[in-house]
Amino acid sequence: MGLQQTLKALADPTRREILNLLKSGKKSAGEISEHFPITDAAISRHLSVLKEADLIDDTRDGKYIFYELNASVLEEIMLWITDLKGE
Amino acid sequence: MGLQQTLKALADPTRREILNLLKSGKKSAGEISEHFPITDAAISRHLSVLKEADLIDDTRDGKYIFYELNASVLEEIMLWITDLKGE
DNA sequence: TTTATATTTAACAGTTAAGTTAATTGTTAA
DNA sequence: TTAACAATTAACTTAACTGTTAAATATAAA
Repeated sequence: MGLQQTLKALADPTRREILNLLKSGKKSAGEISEHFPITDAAISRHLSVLKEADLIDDTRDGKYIFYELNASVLEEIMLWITDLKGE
Repeated sequence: MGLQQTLKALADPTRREILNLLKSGKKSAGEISEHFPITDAAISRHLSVLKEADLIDDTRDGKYIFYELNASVLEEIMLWITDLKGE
């Protein structure tokens, strides 16, 4: 889905905040969840949207699942904007 | 509202396409509408969302209202992405 | 093998968003 | 001043989104 999916994922403040948190490195779903006033289930859904959009990667380590930022797809947005501005 | 409003406005493919159309210069609501398979009313609503987000400006000239791209607010997204990527 | 912990998935409620048709506003021209 | 045109706003419908609670899955520890 590309650009569409990326922008939709970014159009939610909680999801952007999750990405910001992950700037400082891998974190488990629980650690991420602690930073927000909503349920683990809601965060889990946000994480799955971000993963679908390829903005994060996940790895299970024992009973924890760690999430990691993948900023590479943001390049597409940069290009779209640059093009719009007429480089 | 800033970034939130901008990203929300961009998270719709019709609105992005409108911005693309406006790359080639001012266009009236009717001219814009011709490019899409939805009603004038729907386009009008999209235009108002884009205007609220400050992504376009409008000027009335007689019975026509012309819309013009304002790409300046996109800078904020660029900065957010750059920051996310670290530096 | 049972129990506890971490996380996700399912089912549901409330809210927001995008589209439609119909009515309204603003402007020009007859 | 009335008719026609351009565009927006209103009322409504349907679909999608975000959150909740409860149930399910996966792993670790007792």
